[in-house]
Amino acid sequence: MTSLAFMFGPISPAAPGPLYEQIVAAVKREVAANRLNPGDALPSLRSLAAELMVSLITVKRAYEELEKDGVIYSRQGLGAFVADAGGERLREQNIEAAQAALRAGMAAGRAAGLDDAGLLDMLNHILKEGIDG
Amino acid sequence: MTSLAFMFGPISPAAPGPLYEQIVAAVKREVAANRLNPGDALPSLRSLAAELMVSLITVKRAYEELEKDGVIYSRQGLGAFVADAGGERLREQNIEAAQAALRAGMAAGRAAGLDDAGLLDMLNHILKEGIDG
Amino acid sequence: MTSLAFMFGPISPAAPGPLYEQIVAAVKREVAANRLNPGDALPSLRSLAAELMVSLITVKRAYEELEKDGVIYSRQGLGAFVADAGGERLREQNIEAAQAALRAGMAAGRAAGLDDAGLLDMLNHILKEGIDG
Amino acid sequence: MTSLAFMFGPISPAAPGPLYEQIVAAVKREVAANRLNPGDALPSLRSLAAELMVSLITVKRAYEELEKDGVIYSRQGLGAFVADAGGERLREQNIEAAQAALRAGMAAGRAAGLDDAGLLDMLNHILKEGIDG
DNA sequence: GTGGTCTAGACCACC
DNA sequence: GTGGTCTAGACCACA
Repeated sequence: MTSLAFMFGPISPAAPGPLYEQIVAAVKREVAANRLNPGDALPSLRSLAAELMVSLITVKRAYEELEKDGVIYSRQGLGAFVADAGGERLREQNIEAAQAALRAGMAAGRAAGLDDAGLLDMLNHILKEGIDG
Repeated sequence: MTSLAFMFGPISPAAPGPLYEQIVAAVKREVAANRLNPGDALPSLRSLAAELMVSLITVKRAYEELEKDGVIYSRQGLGAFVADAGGERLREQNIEAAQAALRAGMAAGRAAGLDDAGLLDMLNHILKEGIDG
Repeated sequence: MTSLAFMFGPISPAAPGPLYEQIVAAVKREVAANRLNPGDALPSLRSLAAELMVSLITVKRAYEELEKDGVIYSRQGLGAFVADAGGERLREQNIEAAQAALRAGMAAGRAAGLDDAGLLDMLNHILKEGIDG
Repeated sequence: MTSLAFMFGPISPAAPGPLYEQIVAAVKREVAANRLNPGDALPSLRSLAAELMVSLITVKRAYEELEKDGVIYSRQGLGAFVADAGGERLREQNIEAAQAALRAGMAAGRAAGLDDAGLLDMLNHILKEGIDG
């Protein structure tokens, strides 16, 4: 397998959140987008650490969190690989995250005096303009 | 002025987020709900610290953040008061928070493979069942 | 609160399993035995590391795993505490572990040619003699 | 001798435990089931490594562990064979493993607050539903 | 003072 | 070569 580091985008200590969370998010993004599939090997701890110019331990911590989330698995002497149910797990987690965020948005909107119609309007508005709009 | 601390609900280290943020959120909630109105005095630093059983510096930091957000203002020797435009400021902030949360929910939902219709379904579902449903 | 380290028993690199797992097991044992109750403070990372003569990071890793398992929670600036549902979580985990171990025992027993009666005999035998018998 | 590798089932890095332990377990399983009998020849190191798509050294380590356990013996230039007392050794080991697992299950069950009756109930429940139930 | 994050470097087990 | 564990030490945010 050739280098996968190009997928990981910019990892920066200036970005919000711990470095290892940025790596976790990058891997999850790739798995969710099916650019990393079950059985695919991830970059080795040492190679990814070198490419991202972060400590080996920072990458290891990211891989540990990914393994805890059931997205990847690690084998001594072999490397780290995308778990068979990795995509499934991610999808469930994302659904839950989406619901939690929508609930939070509703709570904030109601605190601002919006009713249900106003909230739907807001969501429709965002949908039309795109997430970045 | 009688004690306002009863409004602040449970401030607990077990809750997510720093203690001072919990206090900030509690004050904002009271202002948004018009239970605290422009000109109303907030509890003194020391009395609130005592009632919530947190350190004085923690309450001070919360009041500083509230003042920075334009929700309250402090006068040396007099205490802290709800700002005239406190409700307005809050409303704007809540709208922004709602938009940000909805965008985050959409991003997570899309990562899970949901389309726009699916997202609207999810929001409608949540609206019908209530925020806690 | 006085020192809790006396509860943790011997932590030794010679013992089987990682040091941090020994700490995890010790805390879980204390919680399961109700010698540590919801809300109780655990020893600080630094103090426990000093008392057990292990690295701060080793203790931190143990506390991270305990937090992941829902047994404790940590708050910056305050310390680590037994979670409200800590005992519940542990009980569920122990039930699952017990079932898994019994299944494994049955599988091994059957591979040795034992039938169901033989397995029950074996368990009764062990129960009478005690776990250490 | 025809290939025996078909007996070894899936050897996968995704499975729990080192690869060589999976091979050891597979051979022990075949011997315990009398599908491999005393004097039977095992596949050569190289042929088994090729069929399982693992390294030769991994198979070698598995055979070494099996020889250490008295289940097989190796003769230079001839290959590896099931030991005369292989089945007996295995039976003893399985009995010990079963006892150890049952003790572990009891310990976990007691930590969860179960008494002896509860443990017997659990075992009976598992026996009725089958190991996979 | 507390925990949260990151670093550099070591030794071990597995392949 | 790989990941798994442990160490010593730094800096930051929170109380």
